[in-house]
Amino acid sequence: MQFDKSIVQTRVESPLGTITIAASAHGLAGLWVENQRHLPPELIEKQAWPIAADHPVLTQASQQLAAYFSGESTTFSVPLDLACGTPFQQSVWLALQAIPSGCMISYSDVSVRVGKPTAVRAVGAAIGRNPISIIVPCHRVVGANGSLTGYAGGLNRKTALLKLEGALQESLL
Amino acid sequence: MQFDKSIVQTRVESPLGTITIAASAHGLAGLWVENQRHLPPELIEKQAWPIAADHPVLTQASQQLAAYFSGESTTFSVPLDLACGTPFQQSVWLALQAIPSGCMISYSDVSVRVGKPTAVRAVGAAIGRNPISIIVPCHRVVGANGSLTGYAGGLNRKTALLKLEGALQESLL
DNA sequence: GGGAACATGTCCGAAAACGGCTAACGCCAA
DNA sequence: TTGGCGTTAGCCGTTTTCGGACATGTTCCC
Repeated sequence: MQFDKSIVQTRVESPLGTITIAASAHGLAGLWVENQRHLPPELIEKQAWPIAADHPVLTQASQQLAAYFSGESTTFSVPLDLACGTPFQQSVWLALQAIPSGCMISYSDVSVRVGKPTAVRAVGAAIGRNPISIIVPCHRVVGANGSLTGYAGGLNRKTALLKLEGALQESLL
Repeated sequence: MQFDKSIVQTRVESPLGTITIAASAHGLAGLWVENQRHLPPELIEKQAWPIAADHPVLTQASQQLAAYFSGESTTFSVPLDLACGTPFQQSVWLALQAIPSGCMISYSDVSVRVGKPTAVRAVGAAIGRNPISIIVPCHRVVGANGSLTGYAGGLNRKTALLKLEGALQESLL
């Protein structure tokens, strides 16, 4: 996980808690919720990235996030920069973006889509390292038997997102 | 390692075992513990150096050693004579005296301090030939990864000294 | 003057451990 | 017989760990 040198960041509030978004010169490079796993060291140790709330990519992203959480919109059009990942990870993250809102597919389905039908476990690991939560919809991937199995931001956030998108019934636990 | 002609010596007891101290006309010239490495041939073969327990430098040194081992004092003020070493060795031994009690630094740190950042290995060799153990605190130099790596007087003595100075926790092995 | 030895540190490759999995089994109860 | 459930053993990219080889400056010995 090697990020570009020229990253800037800012924070926005959301129903899921405070969200940190980061942008490079090429687009949105990161979106992390509070206390999630696999946070980049730049966020944990020192705030190595300067704050730039008025960066065009960041303002665009925060607007689209607000629209998403309010239910006005289900898609994102902000440009993404996924260069921090390995080729394999990038192929997985790309495949995730093809999953429409309101859908759930299994980890093995994703493996098939990236052309490595047997690399199921590796796909799971790559999904776990997704640097742009929510917008790259890793929360739409569940176990083959329908169980949610895991989420870097916590399973409660995963269910919240899926309910918001209508993929899960409100009544279900 | 060429010593002055007019060396006198005596022995003192310590928690680390019997210690031999030697003085020239210019100051304390040597301090060795039992069975340590790199003992000068004058000590090993025959006692080529006369005993002079009442030599002012030797009495001063033994008093300060007693204070050091009892915890009353952490510094030494007895004059030192390091002329037996090469210019490079003397520069290293000088750098060692600048390390305060309770500290540990790495061999590469010492190389930087003597102005030869790449001569790490040579610094290690020079430290190993330190003629005045304890007072010239070669025991405060450890590997870059924190391992103790070596000590002419034996690693157990090195750990004992570091614990006495509070640089190592008692609890740690 | 040449060569070996040294109280190190760095780099690189191989090997093992680690995951947001899953299909296949064996077991047990209706 | 069927269905549910816990266990097991493969699956594979990534990360971490480990060990050996090499570079390095000074001394000492021949």
